[in-house]
Amino acid sequence: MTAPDTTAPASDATSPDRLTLVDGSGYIFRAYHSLPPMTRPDGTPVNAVYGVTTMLMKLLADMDAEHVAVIFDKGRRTFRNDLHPDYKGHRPDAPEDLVPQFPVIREAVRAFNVACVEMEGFEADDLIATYARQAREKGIAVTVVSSDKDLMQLVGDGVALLDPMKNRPIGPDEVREKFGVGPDKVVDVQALAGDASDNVPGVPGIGVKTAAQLITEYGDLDTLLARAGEIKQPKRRQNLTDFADQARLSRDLVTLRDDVDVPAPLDGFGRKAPEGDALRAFLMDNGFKSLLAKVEGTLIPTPGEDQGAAPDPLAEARAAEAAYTLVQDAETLRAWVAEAQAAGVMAIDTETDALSAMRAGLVGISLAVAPGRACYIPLGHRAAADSGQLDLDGGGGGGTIDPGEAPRQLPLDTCVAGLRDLLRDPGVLKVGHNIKYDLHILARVGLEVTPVDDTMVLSYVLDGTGQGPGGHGLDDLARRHFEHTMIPFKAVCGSGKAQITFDRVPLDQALTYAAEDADYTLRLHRLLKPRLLDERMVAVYETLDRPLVPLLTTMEQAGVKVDPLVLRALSRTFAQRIADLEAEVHRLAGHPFNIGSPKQLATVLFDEMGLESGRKSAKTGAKSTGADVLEDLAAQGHDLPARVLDWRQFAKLKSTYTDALVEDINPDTGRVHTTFGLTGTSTGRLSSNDPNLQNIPIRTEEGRRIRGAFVAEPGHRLISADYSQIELRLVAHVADIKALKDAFHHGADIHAITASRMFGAPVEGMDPMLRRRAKAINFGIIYGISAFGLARQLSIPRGEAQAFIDAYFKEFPEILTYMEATKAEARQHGFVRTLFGRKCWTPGITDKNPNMKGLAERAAINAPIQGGAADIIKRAMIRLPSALTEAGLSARLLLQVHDELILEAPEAEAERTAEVARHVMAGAAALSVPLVVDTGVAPTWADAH
DNA sequence: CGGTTCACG
DNA sequence: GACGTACGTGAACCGT
Repeated sequence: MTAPDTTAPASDATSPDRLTLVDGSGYIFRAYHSLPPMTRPDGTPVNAVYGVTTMLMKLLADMDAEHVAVIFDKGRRTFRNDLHPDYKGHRPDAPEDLVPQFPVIREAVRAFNVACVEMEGFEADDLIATYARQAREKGIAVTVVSSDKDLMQLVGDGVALLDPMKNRPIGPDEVREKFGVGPDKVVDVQALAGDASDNVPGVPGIGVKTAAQLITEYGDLDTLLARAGEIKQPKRRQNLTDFADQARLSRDLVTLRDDVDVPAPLDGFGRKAPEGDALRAFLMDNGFKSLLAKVEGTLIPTPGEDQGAAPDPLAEARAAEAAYTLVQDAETLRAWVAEAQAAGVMAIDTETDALSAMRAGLVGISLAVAPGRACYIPLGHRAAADSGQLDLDGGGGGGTIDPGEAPRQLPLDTCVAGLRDLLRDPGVLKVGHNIKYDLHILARVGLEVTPVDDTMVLSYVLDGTGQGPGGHGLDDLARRHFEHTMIPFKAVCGSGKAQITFDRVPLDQALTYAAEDADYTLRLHRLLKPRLLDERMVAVYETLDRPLVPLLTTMEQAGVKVDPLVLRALSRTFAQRIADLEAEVHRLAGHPFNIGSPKQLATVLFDEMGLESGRKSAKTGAKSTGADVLEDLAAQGHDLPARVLDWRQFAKLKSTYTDALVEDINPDTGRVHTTFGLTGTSTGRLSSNDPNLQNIPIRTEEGRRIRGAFVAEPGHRLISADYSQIELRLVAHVADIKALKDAFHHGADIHAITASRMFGAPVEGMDPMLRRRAKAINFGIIYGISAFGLARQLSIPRGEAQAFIDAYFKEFPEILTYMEATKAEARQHGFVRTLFGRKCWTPGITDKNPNMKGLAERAAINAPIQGGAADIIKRAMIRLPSALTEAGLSARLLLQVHDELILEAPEAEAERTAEVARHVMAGAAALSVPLVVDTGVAPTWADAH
């Protein structure tokens, strides 16, 4: 697995190669000064080593460049000392506990299998400048990772600078902010202003501000010095004349050499995956055990798989003889804990007596430490079910277990105490399949679990939804990847009326079922996690979806308070309205019928009353009774369809919301706890179910009242913070639509601006009809516009809709380019990527059926937009808890509704909480358009919005 | 269990 | 020139 062609990420045909150059020396000093002293067991100080190591890990996880190298200074003397003996002369010697770390840091770089370059007589910056130039000549895009201002002169023309501390790109704008001039004039400004810390003399009396002003006025240093006599201020004129040579010398000192005869060729910087053993040895030698767990399976394959030929998971699965153990005493448990500790990676799974994560009780825990090596710890098993009724395993019995009494089990407290340290050990990675569920169960017995990986999320990030048969269930994945059929739940618990809960399952069967789950979760982890690197999905998994797992767990645990009295009152109101409307509809029809049956309703409308329906349903060709059809009929003056529309609205509100939500209130907490789905959508959005709290009504007045039942605790407030127009802003950014970007920069009414440009009407006093049409088109763009869709939405002829679209493309031509490029990308790869690298699969993109193909194309156009917005709010969510803590606030995040976050906070903190949320959300992505966040604070969700 | 409808973004 | 849909979800209900 060391050949570059298998480890280097596949180069994207549409984008140039990329090179990342890291200013290693800059890192060393920052790491040294920002970290407390640390030593390894032999006494060697390692704080800077640790800092550089974590930096490298993060960098390698986040970046997806094909070439990478770390550049260091070598020795203090360089050619600059020949020009100016005092150059950097005042620099103190490196601290004595830093000196021994220099060689170890180079070891660190090599342990990550990253090229490491330094050269006598030159600074790291000169080597960086040289490599950057060489790369540019080959058409390779360059990212320089450094916060050194001296490197700013390189920015532009395919060279970007990245500040690793603030993780923010430094472009021409940032350079201008710092030096008052563009990157090409930076050396001139530095030559005049000098640099006290490097002993670059410059010209006395001139700082960065004045230098920038002078260079801007005269163009460059030579012109300025030649025309110094024109300067008005006498002192400044004198100094520029007297110190002209010194200024030229200074320029030579600050100008980076890009023609160094570098010691290593650019070709050798191809990215290679680390050698597992070397990296593992390095981390262990330096006592960085917690880092080992982080790289295990991410940057390096898990033990035993990284040597020789590529791992064959099928062979491995067949070879590993399952050896499952029942844990019934403390001694055996200790042995398993020790084994897990030594392995550094383990799988964990819980068995419970119910499905609901918030209500289920713990019945047992299974652990796996190696393929085929797993155990089950029964904890809550009761007397086995009467085996006479169930022929569960074909053997017709519960093995050696006496069905009359509960089996021998470790006391829960003993087990919890025995597992506590292991489960929170930062050096031991805990892998689960949908581990959010297990985190809930374990939290309720007092067990904290960290760090965690989730094979369901890994599978989702890598393979998306709908790739191949089945979903992301453990059984699906075991079949797909290992050709292994898991023991079905039904086989141990039965189904239907005879179904038993897991606590009634005999221990021998419970063992094989439960241990198999943990076993295959671990095998899956070893298979999937290394794929992240090869398939360029490390950043999406590590920075977006993985951190969301514990966060969503706490959100689900928090729940949201719902007032049953409000809901019951609404139910009564709606019931009355429904009854009245039903009587009215029956009277108008002339006979009773089931209004809720589209079939019966169609008979009444189209056969008995003789009305004309425009549309048929898609699948069966039945006459449609959808809301748009009924609205047309109502608009023609027919009462019955109008009443049916009202009836439907209230029936929906009552059955789906006011009646159902009361049942969802957890009796223990008085709150409603949804489950957020992290792996359900094709775009990267979350979903919400049991109950769905992402579709609580708001669009009608009656529906909105339901939000009045979502309340804060006494003395608290709900805070709602939502992105304004995030998807349209993302379109403007991603498709680089100048006119749209300008409009967002001016904070204008975006739909009115669109209307103004398309229809040539002034924004002031815009005809509401024109604005409405522009708004529909803007939405259409997000959905991958079609003339038919727009025509239907606006109830206009298709020719007219096409004319609108043509006008839009004329006004915003970049959108057409974006749409075509996105479709091409989907056809070429079978997926499109969001701004942050998430893959959205586009099945059907090459379908022969033009209908299917069109559907896939529109989905492909929509995916980067919807998915990009999903990525951004995920980033905000991940940053929010620490931002709140740092601000001294105790607010809890409760809900996410795609572009909105709902928090709960003590009344006194509510306004500040809203500001923190606004700040974090607005700053969650650096787009070329501003992100605007609206907030509201109130005792109920209805009023907070 | 597929189809229809409708709640949300 | 026909094809005939706006993108993404989850839940309730009907009817087979």
